[in-house]
Amino acid sequence: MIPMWMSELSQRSGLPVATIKFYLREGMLPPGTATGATRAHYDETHLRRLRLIRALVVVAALRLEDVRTILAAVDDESLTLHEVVGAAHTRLSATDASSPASSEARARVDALVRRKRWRLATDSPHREALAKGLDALSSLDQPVSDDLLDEYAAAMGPIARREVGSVVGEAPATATERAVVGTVLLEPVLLTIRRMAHEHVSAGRLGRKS
Amino acid sequence: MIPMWMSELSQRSGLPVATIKFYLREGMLPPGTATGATRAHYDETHLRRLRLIRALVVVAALRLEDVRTILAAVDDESLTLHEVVGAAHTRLSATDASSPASSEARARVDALVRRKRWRLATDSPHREALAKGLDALSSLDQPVSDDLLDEYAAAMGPIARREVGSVVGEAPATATERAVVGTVLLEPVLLTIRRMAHEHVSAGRLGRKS
DNA sequence: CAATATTGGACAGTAACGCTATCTAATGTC
DNA sequence: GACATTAGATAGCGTTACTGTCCAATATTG
Repeated sequence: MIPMWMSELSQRSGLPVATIKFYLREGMLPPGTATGATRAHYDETHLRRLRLIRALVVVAALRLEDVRTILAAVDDESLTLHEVVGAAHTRLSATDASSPASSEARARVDALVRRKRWRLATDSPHREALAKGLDALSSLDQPVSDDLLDEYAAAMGPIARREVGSVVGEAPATATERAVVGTVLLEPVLLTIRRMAHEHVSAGRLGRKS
Repeated sequence: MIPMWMSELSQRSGLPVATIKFYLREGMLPPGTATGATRAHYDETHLRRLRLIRALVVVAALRLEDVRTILAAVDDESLTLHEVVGAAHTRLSATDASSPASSEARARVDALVRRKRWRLATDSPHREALAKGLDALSSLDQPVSDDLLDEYAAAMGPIARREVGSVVGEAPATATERAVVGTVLLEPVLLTIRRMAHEHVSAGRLGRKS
């Protein structure tokens, strides 16, 4: 590990010193090793952490509070990989509790989970998040059919299996970060590919005036 | 169409009068028909529009500027369905131009598009968005394989075909809104299902300490 | 060894976003 | 005629994510 000073950390990360200091204050970036009252040096792990923060903020569009929670889970060595990923997911799927989903929507979600024989925590935030999504579509007179839900689920099953599989057997130290990064940062990748597919299909079928 | 006053619109939409006035000012909600200098009435279309705005803001987590752009596209009758959906997508995939993606990543995206024989605009914002996503993963030492990209693409193809197909043949008046709503609001639904699948697979394989 | 530059640490300030509140004058309503 | 409601204009507020300034303590350079 070649140590570097604050200025170099700033240059290599492309972030202003003021911003790095801000992340330090917020506890998102661990402090460097002090070499005097007004000096400290940093290493590659700091650079890596900064890149992770920026990726979560810029690419995954997460709020800093969520980034903080996710980093805390990644840093907590007492958690299993499943728990760390769960913590990240919980943040992503967190919804406003003051306007709960309809019981109909929740029943449909539960039915989906049963059909797929998914082992989901009873209080998994995804249930409520999905139910709210269904409600929103319904309130706009565009209910989502169980059929479409099944198609989504069928498409995501193999993908999830592959993604999780690629993490199993990693060295524990990097596995958690790898799992979280993979889970969170692949979301925008998947969505963009869906948009591309939409553009392609739509160009073929909706190009004419309608 | 049964007309209603502002107070009723507020009650039925669940939004404060001040907020509705704000959307009116911003041009996101068309004005009601004036029945005097200090009176106007609204109808179901206003209620529907408010629900659409809230769904885009709350469920799809869009910024108001993006919602404005999308609504303007929906309201513009001179656009084809493909163009309206394209406008929505452009907003969703908009990235910061000041830090462009690497040429390597862009080359890989172009290669993917060629492999899938997708008809994408040369300047489609999705190309840059996807390339940036790949760069972010790479900079964290977790490059995305072409293999995974292909799997994503293979999974999204049929889904896009089905989704676009369900809009073809709709009455033009509602088709654009339907297309946009379907495109944008199904994204969180799809992501949540992916998270559920992850939780399921992960519970089975990562439950132990690692 | 003196002049200059850099750093850590504390704290105040700012820009964008999305509302929210207040005020006024003109109506409706009872 | 008293009271409530509304359109329209404008000002203010709370949150988020930084950004800038200041200071004293070192380093560095000539």
